Amino acid sequence: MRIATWNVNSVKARLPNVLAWLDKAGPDVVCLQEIKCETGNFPAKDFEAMGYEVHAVGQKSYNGVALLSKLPVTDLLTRLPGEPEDEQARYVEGTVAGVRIASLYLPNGNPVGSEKYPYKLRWMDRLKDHAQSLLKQEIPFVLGGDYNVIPEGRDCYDPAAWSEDALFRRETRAKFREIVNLGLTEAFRALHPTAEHAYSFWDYQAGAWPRDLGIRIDHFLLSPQAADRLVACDIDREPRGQEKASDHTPVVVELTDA
DNA sequence: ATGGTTGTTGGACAA
Repeated sequence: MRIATWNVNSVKARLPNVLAWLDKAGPDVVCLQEIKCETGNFPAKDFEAMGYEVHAVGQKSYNGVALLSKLPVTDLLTRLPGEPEDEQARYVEGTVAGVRIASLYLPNGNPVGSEKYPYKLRWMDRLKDHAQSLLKQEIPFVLGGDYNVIPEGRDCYDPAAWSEDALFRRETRAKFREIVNLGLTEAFRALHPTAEHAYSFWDYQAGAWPRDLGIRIDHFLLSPQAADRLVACDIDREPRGQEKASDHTPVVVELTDA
């Protein structure tokens, strides 16, 4: 089973790019983030025509995630537990062929001095709690998405420039490690322990893409039962270089069939 | 470089 994650920065603006990539790459499951549309406005028919079942969780203007799958999805969860008053559409999770798969959009958290940063940290605590409860089930699960976390200095073109940013500051990285250290496997780094310049996001501004000034913030965290089946995890840079590109590019993880 | 770009939306805000 191949699972892709991609922050598309508006599914409507990106529709031709996304459909073309899916046609070529053909992942079985797709985790989308920043669909930037209400649930009912998600262009489900375009994806259904390609054989995907569509489960979108959106809101007006911002955020929004989706889980697409060529195999049936059961037991859908449409919000991250722990803060029922949180209205932001950032989480969808379902079971595909016995694998629990989430598409998540972790809050950006900038600017750090605002209420956005504590919200990010609370959201990470909720994700940790939820991962812990999933781990107790001893099942294969895959948490894919835009984590808005640069795990290490080598995942960033200029760590010094990012030292106080919400995506990289100490407290953020420590919280991310807390989650991983529950017993999860960060798939890309596990399979590419020495890779550098392996980025998943390049800002639209200041020629970041042509200059390769990127950061790696789109990740897959795997339970032990999923990690035992891990075959590959790769970043496909090609979509980032195309016309009308998202500022993120897709990451694909492959698991052996059960 | 107190800039630069893109998307939603129709003026800021978010990233």
